[in-house]
Amino acid sequence: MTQPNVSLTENRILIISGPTATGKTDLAISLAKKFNGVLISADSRQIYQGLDVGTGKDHPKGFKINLIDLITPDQDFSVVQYQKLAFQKIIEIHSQNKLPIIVGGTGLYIDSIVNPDKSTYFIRPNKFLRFFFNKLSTSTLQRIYRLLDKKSFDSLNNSEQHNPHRLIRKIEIKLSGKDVINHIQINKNNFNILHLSLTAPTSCLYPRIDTRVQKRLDIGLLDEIKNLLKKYSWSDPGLNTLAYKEFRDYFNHQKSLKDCVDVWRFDEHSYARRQLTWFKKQTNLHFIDITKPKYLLLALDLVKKWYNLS
RNA sequence: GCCGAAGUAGCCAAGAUGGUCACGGCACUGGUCUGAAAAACCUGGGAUAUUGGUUCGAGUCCAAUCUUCGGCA
Repeated sequence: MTQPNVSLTENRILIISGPTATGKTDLAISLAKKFNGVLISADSRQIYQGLDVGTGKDHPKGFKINLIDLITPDQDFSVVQYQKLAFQKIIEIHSQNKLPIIVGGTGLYIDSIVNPDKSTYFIRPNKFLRFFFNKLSTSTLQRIYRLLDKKSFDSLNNSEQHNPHRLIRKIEIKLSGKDVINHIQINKNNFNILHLSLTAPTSCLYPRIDTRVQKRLDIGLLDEIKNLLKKYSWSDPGLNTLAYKEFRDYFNHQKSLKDCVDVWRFDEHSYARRQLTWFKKQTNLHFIDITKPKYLLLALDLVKKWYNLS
């Protein structure tokens, strides 16, 4: 990875994370205006062109957000590509003496910025292997991985042992024949990161999600899906996205619209829950509870303090 | 008002002839995950409408009450 060529005082990165429907973008924009910031999205779905209503690209006009609309819905994307593009942008923004503000809810993508040195990220996905292994049952995958590396298999927790995606990835790494241990690079602390993470109890998030769901229906989500289906199919990676995948049964006349909307709402709820779980486990971040009356001021103060302005 | 049907967790729902205090799904809870992450997984708690009866034993049979639905008036 290219190292940033900026002085130590100028290598700041502001991160604004948090579960869906907490108002991350609004906060990011208002901080960008105050601190000469440029936004970089950390959103694994807004990278897709054409997924606008469902992924909430209703950003204020005239405010550029980087790393959205990168690819079409039939293309693959992953965290390593994100990491590469994000660091390129960060360096570019630093070179203009501006503050990169990473904003988004995809915890893994943010993690690739905060903890960039992942020992397996250099092992590329094996499309051929994935194509065939995706047809195998979980128990077959377990058997294969146990055969290849019994010790590692036994050390996996219950959740991982039943997770076909993870098993396939482990097998992929194993079969690559590369030695993972020797590829750890020390690359930390090149940046001065302030990570603010918006949070709220689910009892607050669920109603916010529900009204937003309704709003997205009102402003034409179904038309958007109808248009996408002219060009893309349900098996394309981009359509495996909340707000889209739930309507497959509706468009195939298997389910009523109301049932699909309910499933979508509940999927959004559990997505928010997973995000909360993820961010809870992260270190070196400041949680900001958006149900507290002056949370915006709190965020502002933290940034000022970071700049020694307070 | 009469006749019929039904009442199992927040919702849907299984339970042959009574016999491990009850299958699931959704919701909800907590967690996992180093190139799919808005992905893919793991985990947990909660129920037989009420009261009485028959029986060694009742979600399952009987009665009353309450509630809901349908029909007749």
